[in-house]
Amino acid sequence: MPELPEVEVMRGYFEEVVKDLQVTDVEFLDPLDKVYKSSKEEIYNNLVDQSFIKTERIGKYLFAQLSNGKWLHLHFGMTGSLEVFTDQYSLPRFTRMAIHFEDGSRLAFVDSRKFGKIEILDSLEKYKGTHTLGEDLLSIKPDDFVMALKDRKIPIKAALLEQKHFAGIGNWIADEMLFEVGIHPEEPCNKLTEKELKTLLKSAVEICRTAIRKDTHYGDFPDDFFVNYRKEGAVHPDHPHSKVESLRVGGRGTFIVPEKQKLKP
DNA sequence: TTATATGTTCGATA
DNA sequence: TTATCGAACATATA
Repeated sequence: MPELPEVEVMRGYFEEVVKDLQVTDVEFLDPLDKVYKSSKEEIYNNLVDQSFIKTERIGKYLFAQLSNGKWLHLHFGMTGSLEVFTDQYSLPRFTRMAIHFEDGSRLAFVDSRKFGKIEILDSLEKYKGTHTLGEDLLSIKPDDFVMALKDRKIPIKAALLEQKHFAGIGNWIADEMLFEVGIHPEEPCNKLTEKELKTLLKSAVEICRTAIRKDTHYGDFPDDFFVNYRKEGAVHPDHPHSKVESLRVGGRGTFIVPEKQKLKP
């Protein structure tokens, strides 16, 4: 489930639910250790007896700083999420790691498909220096967004899904913004005008802010959000005579309203 | 049984 | 060398 808004909501758990609480124990529940990018020992030793003092999010990447100065880095892959719970006797299904706090609350890293990653970083600056992670979508300047895209030949949707120039857009948000602005996902970046690119950015930021405001509960999203109709044959109320079509762009399932999203001649 | 899934990375190719 | 594309990763659900 995790695109930028989901990760922002999960960041809130560190800021509002467990901030400054001492960690009393850590449970590891991935038998094949797929999601532990640092060793379990290193994760355990850096969490127990410490507390979380500060957080940072870049796109879909979440960092929480510990009282010993190190950082816990979480990435949620396709199916990861964080759940707060207090029941002492049951863990959410597919929990891969559970952090216990002094007040009895627990934070579960849940990830059925195990594309997620948990690791300890000595320094956030060092991490940024060695990874091609762009600016967070919510703070990139419009001119930088345009520069990153205007000369590319790949389909606009494929470029939106990269994280190296600006980070945070995932598959449903890409479809959502392209629908809103009325651009076909296969349109080559370099055929879009500067104005269209800037409109896309505005739309993306607005979509993210709305989703965060609703705590990413899909059911609470505005009725005209495309994600509510994002399946083959569905009918968006603004386009009653143009059924949603599915295609593959950039290797990902993609949905469009053909009447609104046409390739340029 | 087969297809698909809200992500990232790596290797092949142009 | 750089840009792009497709496959692979591991597992659940329809």
